[in-house]
Amino acid sequence: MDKKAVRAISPTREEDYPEWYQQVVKLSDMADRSPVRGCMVIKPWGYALWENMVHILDAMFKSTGVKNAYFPLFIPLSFLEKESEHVEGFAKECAVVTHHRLEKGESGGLVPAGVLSEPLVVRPTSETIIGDSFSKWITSYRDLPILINQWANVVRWEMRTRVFLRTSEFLWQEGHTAHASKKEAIDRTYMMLDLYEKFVQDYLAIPVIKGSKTPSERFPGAIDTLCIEAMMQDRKALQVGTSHFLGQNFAKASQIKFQSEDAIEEYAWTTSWGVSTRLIGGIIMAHGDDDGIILPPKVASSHIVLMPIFKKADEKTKVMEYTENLCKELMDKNYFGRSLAVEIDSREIGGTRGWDWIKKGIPIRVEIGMRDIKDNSVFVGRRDKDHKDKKSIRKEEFVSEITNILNEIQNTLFNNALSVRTKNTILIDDNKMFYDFFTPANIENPIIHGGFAMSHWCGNIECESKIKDDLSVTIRCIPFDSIKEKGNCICCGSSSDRRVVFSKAY
RNA sequence: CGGGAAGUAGCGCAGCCUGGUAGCGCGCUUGUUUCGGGAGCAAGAGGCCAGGGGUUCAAAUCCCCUCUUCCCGACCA
Repeated sequence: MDKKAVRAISPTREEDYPEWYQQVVKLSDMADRSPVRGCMVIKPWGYALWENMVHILDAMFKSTGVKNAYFPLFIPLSFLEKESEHVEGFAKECAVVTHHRLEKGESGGLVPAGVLSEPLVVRPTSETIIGDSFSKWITSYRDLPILINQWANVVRWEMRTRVFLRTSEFLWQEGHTAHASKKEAIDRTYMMLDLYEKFVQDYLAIPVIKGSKTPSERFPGAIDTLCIEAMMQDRKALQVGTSHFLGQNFAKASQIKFQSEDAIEEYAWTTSWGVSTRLIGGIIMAHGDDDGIILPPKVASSHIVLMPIFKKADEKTKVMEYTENLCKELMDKNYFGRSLAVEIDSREIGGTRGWDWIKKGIPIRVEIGMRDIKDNSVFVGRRDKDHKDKKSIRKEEFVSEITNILNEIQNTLFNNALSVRTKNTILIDDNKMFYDFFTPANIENPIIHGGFAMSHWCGNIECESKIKDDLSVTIRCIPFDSIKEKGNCICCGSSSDRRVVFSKAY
């Protein structure tokens, strides 16, 4: 590596964003590629981040009355066939288990032997198998609502994969609820979207736009799909959460019926909603800089690394003691529902140590040497500032201020992400301007361009697909707080009364 | 699945055109000197060159096939 390089990641975001992303994942020590196509190994540093998100979300779900449960990985093929739109949407990306036994083959290797009477689909999502359970659990309106969530892995055999953003197997949560009334189900759909918005903005420090999908972007089988969309630093959109109102479609497919107060047999109204490990990709692309990832403090794998500096053995004893005491003091502090997570890195490897932690995105780095002990202070670097911008702070002050410092970093990340989005969101009413906005100056080597175009859309699928065909730009959502005004469709010019978000997307 | 690029040590690469059985930088290990710090010196560990087949006395190198990864599309959380 070039010793004179000031930045830890090569290439920079500006030079080659996709390659920058790959390097950040690798150098942050969050994940490895797996021997299996399209899959990933989530390493402890990445998994800790996911666990923190899981704990927070789990508590948020439960506070709305949701209970956790677990449903099988394998879904009978016949279940998937029950909802016609659902099959169509997922059929192409299903992994299918057809055999249940391996035997020595003629050429020596193991070959599948026992053919299953009915092939099993590895869940791409669990509406159908959970629906089957719901149909057994629910007989009366008194059984409703039923509010279930499961933390699970799912498999979608994607054409093209990208670590965290689109892997063949990923971790997620899927919430599934059944209600006696349409209104209650719709309310739940919006409630969970609001919950996701709060989580992503308040904890991941990523600003989002809430809205509903156009019919062509809907979850297969849903009546309405709501989403939150975030802008990454390459100005592309990332859907970071979805909530679906499924109407009675899945209830009819799975026979989820109940007797109402009026003793009438009715189909239940269901919803489903989820977020996934894709959020980690979102954190990387929303907050990362040319030195690697920056972890939002509220969900960071760890908050602080203490790096003792010593020359001689007697110094080492003193410095280590001071370090360990500081560590205990810090770990006694509470930060958003958990103790501060503190790492002590006493490897004697010079400055490399500091850069390792910068690349891992830890919010706070603390250097502790004899000089600091003498002054009863610590030498503090923040991940949201330049790597050389380090300050000596009195130890007591550091300990008492630490949660404030973390909050400052959290706020900085949100504000920076918000200003990227604000800067690259524009109202466009002219067709040529729209096409120019989404066309890179050099097609051979497209640099970062585009953003969110807030433009009018007449509502016709023809216009939506023409823009998609021409520019690979899609309607990310119809925002709830869409500017209500008369205008003309950016594509065909017919009248429209609201703007939608157009963008390239992951 | 289409169109491009590429697979050689943990990472980044050279060697391939003109076949002779593997090298560099970083990292890693040990020693030593440094010391507010992406260190200096010395010694060392680590690769059936993605896999399979072929041509040849001899293949990382030439030919064929397969797989994988990355980028751009179609599909998606």
